[in-house]
Amino acid sequence: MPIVKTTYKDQVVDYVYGLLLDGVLSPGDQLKETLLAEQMGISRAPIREAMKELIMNGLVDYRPQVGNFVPILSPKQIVDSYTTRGVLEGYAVMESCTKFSPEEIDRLDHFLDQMEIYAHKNNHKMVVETGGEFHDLLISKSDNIQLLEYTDRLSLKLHVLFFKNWSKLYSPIEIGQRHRTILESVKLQDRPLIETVIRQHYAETGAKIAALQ
Amino acid sequence: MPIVKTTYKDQVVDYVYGLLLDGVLSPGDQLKETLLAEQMGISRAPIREAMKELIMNGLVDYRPQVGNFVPILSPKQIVDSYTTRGVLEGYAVMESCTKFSPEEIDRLDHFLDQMEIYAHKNNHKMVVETGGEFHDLLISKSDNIQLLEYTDRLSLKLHVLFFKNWSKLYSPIEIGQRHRTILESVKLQDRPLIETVIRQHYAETGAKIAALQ
DNA sequence: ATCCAAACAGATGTCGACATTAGACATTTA
DNA sequence: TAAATGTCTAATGTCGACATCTGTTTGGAT
Repeated sequence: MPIVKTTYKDQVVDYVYGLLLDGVLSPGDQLKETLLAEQMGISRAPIREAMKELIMNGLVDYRPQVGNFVPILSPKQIVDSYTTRGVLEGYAVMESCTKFSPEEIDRLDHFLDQMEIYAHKNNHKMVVETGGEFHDLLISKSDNIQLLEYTDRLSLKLHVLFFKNWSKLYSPIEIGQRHRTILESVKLQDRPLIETVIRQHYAETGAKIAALQ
Repeated sequence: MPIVKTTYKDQVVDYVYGLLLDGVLSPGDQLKETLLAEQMGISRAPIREAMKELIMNGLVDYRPQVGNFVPILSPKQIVDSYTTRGVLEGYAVMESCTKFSPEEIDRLDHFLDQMEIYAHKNNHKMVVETGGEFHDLLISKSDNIQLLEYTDRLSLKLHVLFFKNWSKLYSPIEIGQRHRTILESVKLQDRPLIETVIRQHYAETGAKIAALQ
């Protein structure tokens, strides 16, 4: 029995996440309240609540009096989103780079080992997941709640909207090297370098994903 | 006759803005849907829509099954919010510092002149407003929509929640000098300096406001 | 054939009522 | 007395119906 009680709104949010990740919904598609309500056997009220949450996370575009849509992001907007993520993460890690314990540094190394293994096995899903854990641990030492709120939102947005593209992004060797460059700068506690390499990582990743669109 | 049609939801948002700016609502207060609906002579549905928008802008905290509250920000959270604003604005201006025309530089100078005049007259409202115009023009050259979305949200949040405090922040001379330091770095197009001074400005402002709470 | 306007369909916006739940208060019990 | 339990109230969660608006289609006039 779950400790947290799940409201209809939360179920709708999860349901729409699934539709997005599974590719059932494509950019530009409208999320019709009536249709979703029918599909889930509930009324439109919790659907509307859920839409607002999805809008907040950038996963849905809202056009007044018209409806809710899966965002269509231009290549420029994709680059911008990744760039912004890089600015936020770069600052967060720079500010907290002295707080990692040796064990945590080991874990970060281990994530990259795993990532490379999964990459060689062409297990894209696990590559993305392990990469996510790497970045999560990396920023976890920041105590700036406000900043973390924005990185979380952006992560979710980029993850959900571009999950499919990650499979074609990097070679197994490249994806390892890229992240090891970041980790090295953290080990050195070289604050300017940390910010530089993290920004560069996201700028280049954004550019690559934008090129795939 | 207004060009943009105003829906009840927007009226509610404006109404709550007013309550916050006028100090009718204080941190920790609950925004009761039923009460607001009665006051405005409408039903709860548009109230709920408005709450979601206010939550999105950080002006309302939502506790499931309990209600919506005016946020209580700890001194640390205030500092964090201003810090994050500085990180975002610093990057935005650094990236776009070459795009200002001579006329726009003049306008920026003019805003600071005005700001100092208002400060000497103890016209806090106009000091804040002019300062807002200065920062708005400063970041307006950035074309990173995603980043601007976050700076806008944070501006609004900080403006609405701490408007009152600005009157006790800086002396007329100091507020001018602080902003001129920023403008000078922009005139020099010294990218690292721009990011440094903007971050520092927000860090110090955040610390001061936090100390007032 | 083209343009414009009126009607239509389907979506969101709003309403009032009922269901459910969290928190405060009163009550019981050791 | 104090902790645990029961009750009550007021708030949010949800519902189904109706109002209004948007985009489209259709049909007539040029």
